[in-house]
Amino acid sequence: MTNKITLDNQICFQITRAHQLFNKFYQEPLSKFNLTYVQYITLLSLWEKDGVTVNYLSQKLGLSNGTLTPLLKRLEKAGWITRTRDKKDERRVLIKLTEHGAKQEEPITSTVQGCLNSLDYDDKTFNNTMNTILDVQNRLEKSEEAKENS
Amino acid sequence: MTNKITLDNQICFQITRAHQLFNKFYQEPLSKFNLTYVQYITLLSLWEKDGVTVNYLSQKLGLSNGTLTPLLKRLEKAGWITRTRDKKDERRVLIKLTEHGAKQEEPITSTVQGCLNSLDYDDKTFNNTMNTILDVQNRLEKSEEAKENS
DNA sequence: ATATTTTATATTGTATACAATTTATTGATA
DNA sequence: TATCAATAAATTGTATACAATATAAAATAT
Repeated sequence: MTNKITLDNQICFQITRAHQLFNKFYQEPLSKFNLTYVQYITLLSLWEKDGVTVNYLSQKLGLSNGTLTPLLKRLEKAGWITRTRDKKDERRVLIKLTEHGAKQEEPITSTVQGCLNSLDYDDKTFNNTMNTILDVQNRLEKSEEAKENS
Repeated sequence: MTNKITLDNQICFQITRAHQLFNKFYQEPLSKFNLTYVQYITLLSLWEKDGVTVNYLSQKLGLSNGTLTPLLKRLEKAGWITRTRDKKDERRVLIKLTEHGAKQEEPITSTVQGCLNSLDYDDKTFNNTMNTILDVQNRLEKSEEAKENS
């Protein structure tokens, strides 16, 4: 890989582009529920495991608490979640789905599933794609670790 | 692909994560030059083709002019580029590298290249990865077109 | 030649996104 | 138990990111 660096031959650039296109892709189905892509991702995590701390979500979603705190406040204001201080440890804020937030899992995920079907992935291609992206992540993480140990 | 939607089995989520890791990955080498990842991507484009309009960059980088205008102003302020109204068409703003901006291509790209080498891609894996990501983009674009024609 | 439409960029408002700092609480230790 | 260290969120400041709107210039139509 000693060729000249150009925009189009950079994996980072193509990943960024795919990221942008996914954002756009989710916009239409999620607009019906007044959700942004990141808000949807946050709800996905809560539908898997509810009553968690901001720190937990931060780890799970790979977002800083500086990003999450205002995002969660917006989700609270819109009635998806509640934010309550943990009585047992007043430093923590527990994020819980409201009844409405929990109930919306089915309609939202089935709407999204409908859109995902239009991407027309067969199982093998889907798995290959996932593995390729996870491999990119692994290389980046390994490189980061190597940096820290030097 | 009729399995339940969870965070980790979503291509979008893994793409987002790879995008975040790339941002982090570029942070250290680019900090020496006081550049962010997006500013670097913008310079990459200008090193390929200089003296372009905001619109051209918007298309090339897949960013809206609402993102680019302030970004370009910051690059101008930091001495990387100049922004001048096109005399032949006063609606246009031409973006040109300064002498300093042009000169920095070599040191910056070679620093970045050094970091990219640490990702340890052989040609075949690199090409497979690129093709997989481009395939994701294609599926998203095709799905978007299908939406518009319905 | 004037009105209309199109084009190019800038601005506004809202939402991420994160580093660095601050505040508050809890845990550890001397 | 008083002090210090560690932890959890919130806040601040800066930088993307885009939709919608505004502004101004150029192209087109009447």
